[in-house]
Formats: sequence, C-alpha cells, structure tokens
Amino acid sequence: MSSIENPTRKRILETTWKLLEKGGASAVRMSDIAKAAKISRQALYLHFPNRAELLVATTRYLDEVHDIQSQLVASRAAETGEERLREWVIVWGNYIPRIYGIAKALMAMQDSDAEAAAAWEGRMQAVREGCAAAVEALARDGALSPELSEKEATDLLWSLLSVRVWEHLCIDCGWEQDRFIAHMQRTLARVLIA
Amino acid sequence: MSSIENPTRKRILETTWKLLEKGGASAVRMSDIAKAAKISRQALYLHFPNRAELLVATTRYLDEVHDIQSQLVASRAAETGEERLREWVIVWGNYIPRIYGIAKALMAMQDSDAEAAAAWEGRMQAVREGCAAAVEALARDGALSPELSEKEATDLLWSLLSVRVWEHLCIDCGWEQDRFIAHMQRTLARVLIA
DNA sequence: TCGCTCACTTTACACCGTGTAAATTTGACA
DNA sequence: TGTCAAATTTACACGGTGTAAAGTGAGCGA
Repeated sequence: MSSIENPTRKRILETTWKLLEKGGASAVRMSDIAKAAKISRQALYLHFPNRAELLVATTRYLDEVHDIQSQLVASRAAETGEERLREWVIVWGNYIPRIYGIAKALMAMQDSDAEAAAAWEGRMQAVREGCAAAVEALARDGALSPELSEKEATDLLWSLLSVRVWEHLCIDCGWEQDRFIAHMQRTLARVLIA
Repeated sequence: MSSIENPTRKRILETTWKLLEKGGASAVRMSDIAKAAKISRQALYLHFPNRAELLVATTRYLDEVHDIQSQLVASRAAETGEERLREWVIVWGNYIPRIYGIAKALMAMQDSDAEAAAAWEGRMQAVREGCAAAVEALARDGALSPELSEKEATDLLWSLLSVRVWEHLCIDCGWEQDRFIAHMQRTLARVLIA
C-alpha cells in the first residue's frame, strides 16, 4: 500500500489511530487530527477526500500493521470444529479492543454517511465469514446443535462476537479482556454445540 | 404527565415517535418534526429546550402509552426463576421493537450529547434491574450455573438482551421477532442455568 | 541561476443543523 | 376593546465539514 511510500500520509494515519484510541470517537475532528499530525486542516484533504475515507484508510492501515491475515490463518489450522471455534473467539475477540477506537467512530457515522456505512459493513461481512467457517467446521464434525441451522448459528455467533457486545461487557460492565474471552468461549460452546 | 393536558405537546410527541419509527434515526431533524407536526421549527423550542429533551420526553410518552409498568408486574408473578427468566425475555424482548426508533436516535446522540447519554443510561439501568431480578430468582432456586457469579450472569443477560443485539439479529440478519424471542430463551437457558 | 513542481499553508467562504432572540400575528376570552 | 398566550416570521451565532484559490518555500534539473 501507499502507507510506507508516503511519510506524511503514514503520519496522518498513525495520528488518527492514536487519537481515536484515547479520545472518544466523535470528539476527534478533522482539525484535531490535523493539529496532532502537525499539518494544516486543509492538507488533510490533500491526502483524503473526506473524514469517512480517512477513517476507512485507518482501519486498513491497522490491519496492515497488525498483520491480521496471518493470525487468521493460524485459527484455521485447528483440528476439530470445537477447537476452531475456541481459536476464532481468541483471534477476533482479542482484535476487537485494538480496533475499537476506529470502530466506534465508524459506527457513529453509519446513519449519516453512506460511504462509511458501506465500508464498515464490508469489514463486518469479513468477520461474518470467519464465523460461518467456524460453524461449518462444527457442522462437519456433527457437533453443531441440532436445534440450530447453520445460518442461525452463524448469526448468533456473529452477534455475540460483535463489537457492540464486547463494548457492553468490557466498557460498560468493566470486564477484563481475559474474562470476556473465557466467558465467550463458554457461552458459545453451550449455545452452539450439541 | 403534561402529555394529555397540552394538545400540541402531545401532537409533537406523537409525530416524533412516528417519524422515528419509519425514518432512519439521525435523518429526523427538528425541522422534519416541526413540518410533520404542522408547526414552525421555533415553536418546537417553546415546548422542548432541545433535541435531546424532546427525544427523552418521547420515550417517556411511549412508556406511558404502552403502560410498561403493568407489563413488568406480570413478569414478576412467575413461580420459578427459570419461568421468570422466560417471562422477562418475552416482556423486554417484545418491547424493544416498539422503542427501537427512539432508541436508535438516542444512541446516536450518546457521544455528542451528555444529557442524551445520561437519559439513555438511566433507562438501560432500569432494564439491568429487570435482568438482575431474574438472575436473583434463578439463584434463589439454586438454578444459576455455578460457573457464573450473579454479577456476571446479570451482565451477560443484560448484554444479550441489549437493543444492539436485537438490532443485529432482527434488522441486520433479518430474524423474525418470534424467532428472536425463542432463540434468546433457549440461549439464555443454556448459558445461565446449571 | 532560473524556473518548475510538489507539498503544504493561509485565508475565505458555502452548507447544514442546532439553538437563541425579538418583533409580529392570531385568536380566545373578559 | 384590551389583554394574554400560543405560535409565527425573520434573522443570526456557532460549530463542523468540505471547497476554492492564491501564496510560500524547498528541491532539483537544465
């Protein structure tokens, strides 16, 4: 990507990320980012056409930095469906807090900006595919609860592993990350497995 | 409340409700409400100091109309904790779609308007109390899973019954309301009960 | 050294939606 | 007829996004 080749662009993305990580989502304005990146607000628009695209670019940059791809590959190596589900909860569940800042900002824009909505939608569809793969693995093993269709199981898994549920438990209820992972594994095992 | 005594106030609340029910949350502006209520935008400010208070007043009006109180009383009559949990899922789970419009608008304001945040917070705390009561009833019966503290069980129940999860399953995944209720009952039984 | 380009700055402005302010109209009722 | 309240009209301030255009300055090749 163009993240490495262009130093200011990279600095902008880095700054946006850090600002979103601490400050509360919509509190991060274009002018805040500009100031923090030691750039004029207008210069921001030389690199990104609007706020939505800047946020989306930041998520892509994060994926790049965290090398999410290779982490996903690891979770696919699991032998049993049950093991795969546990791995998937770990991989995605632990990724959530790292992207939470941008996620929050992007989710806040969802009903005002169609482009931002589509971008977030796309990323969540990718997560859904991870969920679907885990459910399929369970089904292959004959471990999927007979009360659930694969679609229903995927929907449930996807919902329980959503950023919103993580937010509710870890931010609003004050759960530690470890506890979140452990309880999600337990909960999903009980809900999905026969 | 002053909802009955004042006809225009009532008309405003009614209009706000209907507009939020169809239109997408933040798409409902003060001017939209004014137009639909056949009033000037300024007249709105004669009745409500700002958008946040108008939305909050609308939720209170909704509770009044739906008489949520008496519904809650009914769910408390259940004999066993298990039965009480099932009833609670029905009562609150079926109330969500009725308030979803306002909920969405209010949730969208959460990180821009402190007053709106506090108002929504307060309402959700009331829901949490319903969850806590159900968990307590389970604990009294000795039916609560030994792997969960009462606090954890309440947090989980509260999270799974959140508006966001309902939204995810019923709006994003296209579930029917009945299916939502049924699966939530099943899921929560498996997660919370020993 | 001239002149070009590129990245960025400065200044200024349009648009939207919220909220404030004040003068004016309308209608009921005494 | 006069008064009062409710609502209207008009106008404006503010904050945040995005656009537009002229200006600055460093680097670089001819």
